[in-house]
Amino acid sequence: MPDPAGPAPAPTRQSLPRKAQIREENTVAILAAAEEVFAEMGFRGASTAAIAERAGVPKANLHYYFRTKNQLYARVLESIITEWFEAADRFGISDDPVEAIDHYVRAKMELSRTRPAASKVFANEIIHGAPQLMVYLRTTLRNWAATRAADIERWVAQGRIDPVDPYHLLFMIWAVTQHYADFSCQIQAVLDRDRLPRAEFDRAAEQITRIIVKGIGALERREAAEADASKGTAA
Amino acid sequence: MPDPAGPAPAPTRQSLPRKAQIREENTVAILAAAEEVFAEMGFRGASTAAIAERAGVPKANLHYYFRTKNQLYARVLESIITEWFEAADRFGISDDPVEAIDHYVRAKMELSRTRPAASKVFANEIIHGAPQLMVYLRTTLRNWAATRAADIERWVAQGRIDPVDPYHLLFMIWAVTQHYADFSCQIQAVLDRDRLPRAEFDRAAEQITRIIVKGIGALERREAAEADASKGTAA
DNA sequence: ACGTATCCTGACCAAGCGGTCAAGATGTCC
DNA sequence: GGACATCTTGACCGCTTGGTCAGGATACGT
Repeated sequence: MPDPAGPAPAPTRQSLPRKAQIREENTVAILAAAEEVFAEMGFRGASTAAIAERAGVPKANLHYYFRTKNQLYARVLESIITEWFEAADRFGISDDPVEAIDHYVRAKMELSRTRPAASKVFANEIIHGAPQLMVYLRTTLRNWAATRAADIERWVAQGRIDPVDPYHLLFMIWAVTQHYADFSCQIQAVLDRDRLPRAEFDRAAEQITRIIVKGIGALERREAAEADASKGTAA
Repeated sequence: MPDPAGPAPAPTRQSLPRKAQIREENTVAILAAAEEVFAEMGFRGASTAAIAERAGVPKANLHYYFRTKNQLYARVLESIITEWFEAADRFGISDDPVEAIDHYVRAKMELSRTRPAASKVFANEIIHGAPQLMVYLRTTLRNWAATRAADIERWVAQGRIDPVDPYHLLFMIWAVTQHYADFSCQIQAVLDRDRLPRAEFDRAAEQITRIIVKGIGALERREAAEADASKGTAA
């Protein structure tokens, strides 16, 4: 015991029992390392040894916390989806098409900026046929998309946006926002930058939002509605 | 010689020397198989044995034509880039923003539909940091993008489209068109289809083009220009 | 017909892989 | 302070991998 602070639980937050704290720390470290290595190397290319090394634990210890590589991978995907879904809620934050899309695009771009590895792992999984996530895609995601599509179709019916296919609009938003994480390397090469600063993401989010929002006629129709409204009050 | 047709060169096209023909056939078969397997499993996940099996040749034969797995992979990427670049020329086919974007989006969507495996291999490579393609990204692609960006900026200067960042517009087009190949599995799950018919791609291409073209103000400005022109002729 | 270049392939190998295990170290509870 | 559960780890194993190789088969020039 080289630490003179004594054998007390040494609480980090709320004095968790020591053992539980160790478990938490190691689990988190391994999951974080796994996310990075899976993103860089793909599922097959990522070796448990490489993940363990990056997490700073022996390989056998990794297999103590996560029985199999597949289980670890599933946990990584789970955490990604959880976070992704929190961002997804932003879509429903407003009933105004411009605001809803603006918020959603910004939230997704923020995720692409702050957790690019997560996005890459997800992209990898989908590209290879979603062996782990097929159920999720067919249930949770499909339901969410159906709800959103209904919102969009309501906007169309109310004449607040042009008649657009709601699903293809959603795909468009997914595609563009994911792109800035998954293809960051290509974007950097084309722009001749060795990293993408926050400002570039903000700029991208702004451009994307503007083009889409204008592209579905949300702006002109809002202005028209406002003009009508003021005419109405004026009359 | 069980074939009574005789030992003649048995020409498929233009009576290539038999040996050369064999070489060509095997090379093509292996490259096609490799593209599929790389797309499905990723670089590390694709075993040379699996590729050989799909191509219908013994593994040792594959290694006769392609010394290493890396070399085979490089050749697959090369063929993808070649085809991709042919589509890219469509962008410069017209000086009209609406036409140029329309042609390019359609060409890229057609590639996504007809060669999804190629797109997936490319996506995989980029996601993992483009270890093989970095040079290409920084030279050929960057130059192409710079040329296109100059075109777009000229359109802006001429008042034919809204002031947009040309690079982010390009990224947007790349992202959306690639998405329909790379994430086809997710799209199918959300739309509840087990495959995406040609009609769906056409529909998507149409929606994408419309939103982007309108989103950058190309339509309203063209109409305005035409109105001006007819006013001019009327006067 | 014969020599040569090319094509073909089963058998093989070293390296790296995911995963196990036994035995020791460490915290926890009474 | 001692019994027990949890954590830690080097050594190990069976299997798959990319790649080799020797030697036979086939086409081709002369």
